Amino acid sequence: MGPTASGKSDLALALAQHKSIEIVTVDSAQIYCGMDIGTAKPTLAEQALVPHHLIDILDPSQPYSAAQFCVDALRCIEEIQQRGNLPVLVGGTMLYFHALQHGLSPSPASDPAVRALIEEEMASHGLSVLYAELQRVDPESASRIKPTDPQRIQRALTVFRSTGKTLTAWCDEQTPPNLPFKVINIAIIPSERETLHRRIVLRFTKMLKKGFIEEVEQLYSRAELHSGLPAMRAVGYRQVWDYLAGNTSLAVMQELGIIATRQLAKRQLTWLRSWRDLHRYESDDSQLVQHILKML
RNA sequence: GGCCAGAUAGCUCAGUCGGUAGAGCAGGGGAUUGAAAAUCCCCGUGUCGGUGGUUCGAUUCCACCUCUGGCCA
Repeated sequence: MGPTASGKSDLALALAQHKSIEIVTVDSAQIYCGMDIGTAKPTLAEQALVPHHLIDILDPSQPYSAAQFCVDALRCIEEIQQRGNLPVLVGGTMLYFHALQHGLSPSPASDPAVRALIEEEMASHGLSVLYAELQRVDPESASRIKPTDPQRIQRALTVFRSTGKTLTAWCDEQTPPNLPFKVINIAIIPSERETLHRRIVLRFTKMLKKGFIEEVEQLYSRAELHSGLPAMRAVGYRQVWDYLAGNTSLAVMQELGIIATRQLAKRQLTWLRSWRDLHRYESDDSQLVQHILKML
């Protein structure tokens, strides 16, 4: 685990030199086909070197979820172990790592029709009306969720309206997952924020040189894709999309893309700061591979 | 060279009818249960360009200076 641009993928590849591993990617953006440059997806050459899983499993028009990730990841891990290899989970989507180890409530996936209706109500009546409804039907969730958080209010209401049971009740039914394997949590955490920021600027600039804008143009030209999709809200993609739509200049887009990446890294670090049983390493630790090998 | 408009937080700017100032963005911290690269919450002392003058008191009014735009020669 680690923030964006901290060198996770390189470390995994280095590990593969010493041990027979397969990589399970834990990344909510690299699951999408056609989103390669902007997600810093491992190259085909790198993927040929070490088997990678959960990359390119979905079209950008499709939604994905932490719950689906858990199902997919557990299947991959089992298959890798059957082949006698070591599964190495690599990525920066912390909710996915968390859900895999701590579980999720058994509440069902959102019914798209119910969700669409709620979104419509948000647009026409405003958030506060829906928050008031949540306070009425599920006061516990309401006290946990901020009245200004449209995404969580919408999810909690969707669950209640489509199942007749509150999200709180669903969460009470949650049981910790019984994982049939031991998990070692390892994170790369750069102590110097400045260094990470510099790496982010370099990386985003390099992406543009590699044809990131052209990559987004391909997506932009597809009529069924729009800026509201989870895939198109990904860091970088959102900013280039805005640029292609004529809302920003090239220079402003570049700056906004870098800013969004920095903010993503900050949120990833917030998850890791309070992560339990975590082995933390500096990104430039040359002994890192040896340390990890000793733990396995 | 003359005239005009600016100079206030890292950036873009607001404001103080004279009582030492506040938004957005950036940045930092936090939350995170089927959209998570998402969504949301909290955090604002800075020679108010410089030097004088008026005043009990000047970032605010006045003068000069410096710099930056624009217009005229």
